[in-house]
Order: sequence, then C-alpha cells, then structure tokens
Amino acid sequence: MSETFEEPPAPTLAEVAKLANVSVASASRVLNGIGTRPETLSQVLAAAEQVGYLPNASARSLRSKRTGQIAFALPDVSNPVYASMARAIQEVAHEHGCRLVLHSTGADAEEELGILRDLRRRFVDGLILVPLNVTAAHLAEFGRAAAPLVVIGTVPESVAVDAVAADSRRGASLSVKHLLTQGRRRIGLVNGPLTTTPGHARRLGYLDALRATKQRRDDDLIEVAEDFTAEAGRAATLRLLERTRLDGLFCANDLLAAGALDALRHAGLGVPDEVAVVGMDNSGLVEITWPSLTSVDLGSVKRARYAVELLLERIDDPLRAPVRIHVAAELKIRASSSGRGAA
Amino acid sequence: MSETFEEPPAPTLAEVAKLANVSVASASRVLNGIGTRPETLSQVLAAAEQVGYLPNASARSLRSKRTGQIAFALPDVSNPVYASMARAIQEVAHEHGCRLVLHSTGADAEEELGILRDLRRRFVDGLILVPLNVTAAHLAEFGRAAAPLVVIGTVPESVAVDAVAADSRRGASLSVKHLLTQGRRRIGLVNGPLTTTPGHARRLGYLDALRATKQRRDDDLIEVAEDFTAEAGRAATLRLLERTRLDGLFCANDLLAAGALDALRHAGLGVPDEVAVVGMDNSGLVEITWPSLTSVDLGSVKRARYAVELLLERIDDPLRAPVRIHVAAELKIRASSSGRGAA
DNA sequence: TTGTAAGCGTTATCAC
DNA sequence: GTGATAACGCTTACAA
Repeated sequence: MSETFEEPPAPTLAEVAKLANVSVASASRVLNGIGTRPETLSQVLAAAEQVGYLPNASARSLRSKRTGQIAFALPDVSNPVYASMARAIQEVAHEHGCRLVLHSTGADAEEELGILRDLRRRFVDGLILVPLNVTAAHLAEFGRAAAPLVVIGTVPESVAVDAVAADSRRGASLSVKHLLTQGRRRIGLVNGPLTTTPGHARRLGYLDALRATKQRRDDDLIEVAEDFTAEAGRAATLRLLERTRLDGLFCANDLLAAGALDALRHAGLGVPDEVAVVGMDNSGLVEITWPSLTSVDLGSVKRARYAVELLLERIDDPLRAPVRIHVAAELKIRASSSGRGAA
Repeated sequence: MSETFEEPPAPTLAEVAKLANVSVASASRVLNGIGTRPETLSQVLAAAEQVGYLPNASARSLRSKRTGQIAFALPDVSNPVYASMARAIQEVAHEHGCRLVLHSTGADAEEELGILRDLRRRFVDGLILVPLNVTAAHLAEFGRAAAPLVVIGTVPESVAVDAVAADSRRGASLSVKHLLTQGRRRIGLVNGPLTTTPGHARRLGYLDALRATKQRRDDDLIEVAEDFTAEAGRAATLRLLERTRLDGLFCANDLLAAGALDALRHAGLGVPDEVAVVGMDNSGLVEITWPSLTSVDLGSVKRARYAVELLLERIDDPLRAPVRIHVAAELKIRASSSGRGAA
C-alpha cells in the first residue's frame, strides 16, 4: 500500500550544488559534460545520484531555447500507414533523446493550420506535417512557420520548405500497368477524395498508364470513395460493380482495397481469377486480407525516417537551403493480382 | 518563393504590454482572463493581436508548474488497438487544450520504467501507461511516480494508483463458451506470451470456460505465440494443426487471429465450417479479415477515454483517493464463428 | 577550473 | 484595478 500524499518538491540543481559544496554553475557544467576538475565532477555526480536529480524540462527549455521535443501531425493514427510512420519517427526521435508530440488532425485543414501557427508557442523544436491537401493557406504558413518544418507530401518546388515526397502518381501508373500485363483490360479505379493531394496524384497515375498503353479511357470505371477507409472502399466498389464490369481494380490505398475485396466477395467475384486487385501503401494490412494484397510500396517508413533526420538537421542548422527528397514507388506483387486460371 | 532567413524573435508579453501602454502584469491578467478594466482589456487584446502574440510554453510551464501536456506510453502504435486508444486519448486531451506526448515502449519493461522515472523532469502533467507486464519494479515505481499516473491494465488492489482494467479473463471465457454453444468440442487456444498480463489472463479465462462446462482439458490444444503479431499467430496455429485436430479456436488478440485465419486457409480448413475462430480486441481488423472476425470487445476506446478523464481529474486534485474502473467484455459475433454447415 | 550574476518569459504577490 | 518586483530552475557570459 503506497501513499497518495503530496509529492515532496523535486530536487533542484541548487540543492545538488549545495550538497556537493560547489556553485550551481559548476553543478550545471558537470551535468552538461563541460570541462571540470575530476574532483568536483565526482562530487556533483554523487550528489545528483543521491537526491535522484533530473533537470526540470521547462526551466532547461526556457533557458536553452530547446525543448527536446518534436511534433508529428498526421491525418489519422488509425490508418496503419500513419501508425507505422509514427512508430518510425518515435524511434528515431528517441534515439536522439527527443520526445514526440502527436497530433491527429483528422485531415482537417484548419486543424493543420492551427498547429503550424501554434509553433509560435515554442513547445517543440520542429514539426513534421502530413497534410492531406495543400492549400494556398498552407503554403503561406509554410513560409512563416515559427519553427523548423518538414512536410511529408508533395509541395510546389517554388516553396522553400524541406519536404519528402512519395511518387504515388508513378506508383499508381505502375500498378495499372502491372494489371494490364496480367491481361486485364477493364481496370477500375477506386480513388479517395479528389480534393486530397494523394487522390489527385493517383488519378493522374491511373490515367498515365492507360494513355501510355493506348487504352481507351472509360469514366464508368472510375469511382471516388468518401474517404480513405475500408468501409468507403467497400461502398465505392459496390457502386462500381453496379454499373459496369471489370477484371482489374486499382485502389488508392490498402484500406480502400480491403473494402473492395469484401465487396467483390459479396458480388461473387473471385480474386484474382475474375478481378485482380492492387492496393497502395504496402501497409501491415497486405498480409491480413485474403487473398494477400498486391500493393504499391510508397516507402512510408523510409519517408518518415528521412523526415525526422531532415528535421533534426534543420534544427541544428536553420539556415541551410531547403531539401527535397523523393522516394521511389515499388510494386509488391502478392496473391490478389498474380495470374488467373485463364490469363 | 519564401525566405529561409532567421526567424524574427517571437513577441513577448513585455512587448505586448509596452504596445498597450500597460504593465506586463496587466497584460498577463488580461490574457489569463483575470478581472481588468474594459479599457485595458481591449488595449491589451488589440496589441496582442497586432503582434500575433502567443505565450511561450516553457516560460509558462516553468512558472505555473503546468505543462499542458500528458504522456501516453503504449507497447506498439502499429497494433490497431493501441492506435485507436492513442487516437481517443489525443481527442480528449485536445478537447481539454492538452497536448499528447507519445512513447512506444516496444513492450520493454525497462523502457516503461524509464518513462516513469523520467516524470521527475516534469515535461508532462501526467502519464497514461499501458504495461504489458507488471513487475514488482513497476509497482514500486507506481508508488513513487513523480506525476499523476493512470495505468491501463490490471494492477493489484493493494497498490494505490488509478487504473482502468479490461476483463479479458471473462472475455476469453465468454468466447470459449460461445464456441462450445456452437457445438465445438476441440477448442484451441493461440495465446500470446505468458509473461504478459494479458497472456496470463486469457489463458485463465480459456481454462475457466472449460472447467465451468466440465470439458476435459487437453494441453495439446494450447499454443503460445512469440508475440502478439499476425505472423506469430500464423506460426503458432500451424504448430497447433501439426499435432492435433480442432474445430474451434480462440486467439488472444485480433492480430493473432488474423494470422490463424491464414494458417487455417493454408491447411485447407474452412472457417467457420470446419474451424470456428474468435479473436479479441474487436479492433479495426475484424471487418478486414475474411471471414469477418468474431471478437471480444474489451472496450479499448472506452478505457482510453476513462483513462484520460481520470488523469485530468487527478491532475486537478492530486489528493483524491485512487480509483479503479472496470470495463466489461462483450462478445461481437461475426462470420468467423457463426454456425456451420453441420452444427 | 570555478563562482557570481544576469537573464530566459511567465505568473503571482504585494503595496498602491 | 494596476504596476513594480520577486520568483520558477536552469544556462552561460564574465570575472576571479
């Protein structure tokens, strides 16, 4: 049975110094690894150990203008891709002795802008932002961000901000070409909202592939889901199946694809025999769906890692010129699209 | 093209005060909603608006001893259950004007203890911890936590700490009884590591159900996975199938169950016809697997919400007696266990 | 090397 | 109501 009394006040540097018979300055130096006589060093260390001293984060930040925290703002932690990004970022941050402040924006632009503006409070040393849609307001805020900023996503070259982008347009194109190679001719697209940057890019990639292979474009084959969730993917696929026939289907992310698989099953269509399906993100879902899901790897974890590294560099050198990193897309072929009884 | 010059120094309260022709004290009062003459009020507000003033987080925390941050330490953001908890906690925290600091512990006890001890740095106002395994060292740290603490999980009654627990033992029992009701007689258990609290509880629940219904216990039917992942669930299920025959399977969480479904498919066993499967957590995966997964809802989101609320209360009143909240388990029946050709 | 002292930007306690 | 002013706990010139 432990007590619930008020905590004893946390030990301060002053107490450590007194206990070690040195000045606060010396104590501070020791604890920051600045040159001191071995004797004072051991005295301070012993004193600190004895009282269980740990520096107060607020005081240290106020003085040193470094919080030791970075923020990560993403649309939705529940989406496996973003979850894996969060994990990767937390890992790298942790290795650098840095804490992670998490913001779920719900893909709300106002929320995103609010976070950007809140940087003026200096509660973090920098921000990694994953916007779903980059508006003019975003670009303006990027330019005047009060702390180092790295954007994960596509940003016009003219905007001076560090960014790491996936090539989802090419990724989409890759996957459609893959389906064509498999002998599919009526390839549907289940896209996310066109107002989002990914939705826009993936549509272009889909069209690119058709154009490059001189396929006729048929808008009946294109359907837009309410959002990037499995449920929306299921609904969109059902709408698609109601009005047309298809033998291939590209979905703008894995969640949409998971929903699509379900819809196809309900419609009695075999995957991949009757309809081959490809998702995008190569998230943890790909081995959980059945059949296992062919998916475009957009290098989410890699992008996340680059983003933190870029951010930490930027924090150390705020003047360095903005950097753009592009991560290539790679198709991971699995059961949902590999051949069919009669290819 | 925006610039990458050094930021102009952020406006301070002193500047706002000067601009408004009042003292810093008055400016502070206005911005904290403390009684002031309407005239000074509007002057200060106007000045603050004009320079885009936002209070410096570190300075405010140092003085007020409140950081406006809470921490959430969980085993792994990539597990959908924890991701949904993180989301729920972030939401509630956000509503209360509070930021969320995320720690992925990787289910490492040392990491968890480290976070508890780090509370002395006072970088957050409180912590919500999800330990996978509560050791004696944990209990000791709970007792001397340097900040309000809420544990999501099972903690001995004798330990004075706020906690919100799921009833996974009963949940496991429920699901096994459900399988028995469906006419299943050889019911396997794919468990997570027994060193974890959940693993331990779920095993007990499984045995409870067998005992209550006077079934013979057969240890061949029990298999322990390496960890709580889909891949480990697949491997464990394959081991199980290699040495025995079963017509029902309870898995200690949804990820394990997803892996099990895959293993059963590879073994050519139909679900639910030949083997009925039940998972646990009722996570976002249940509608993505095929067949859709019967699962025990342990009220993760509800527990997460309770946890934040408890924490925020505790922060406001550190002296109140510790509270224990228990959230009931509820079985959600889906296709993976509902009847069979010959029930 | 070490100590003294000046802040960092707030909030809160006083007198007025 | 308001304005000086003293903390909060730390880092860092500067002087010794």
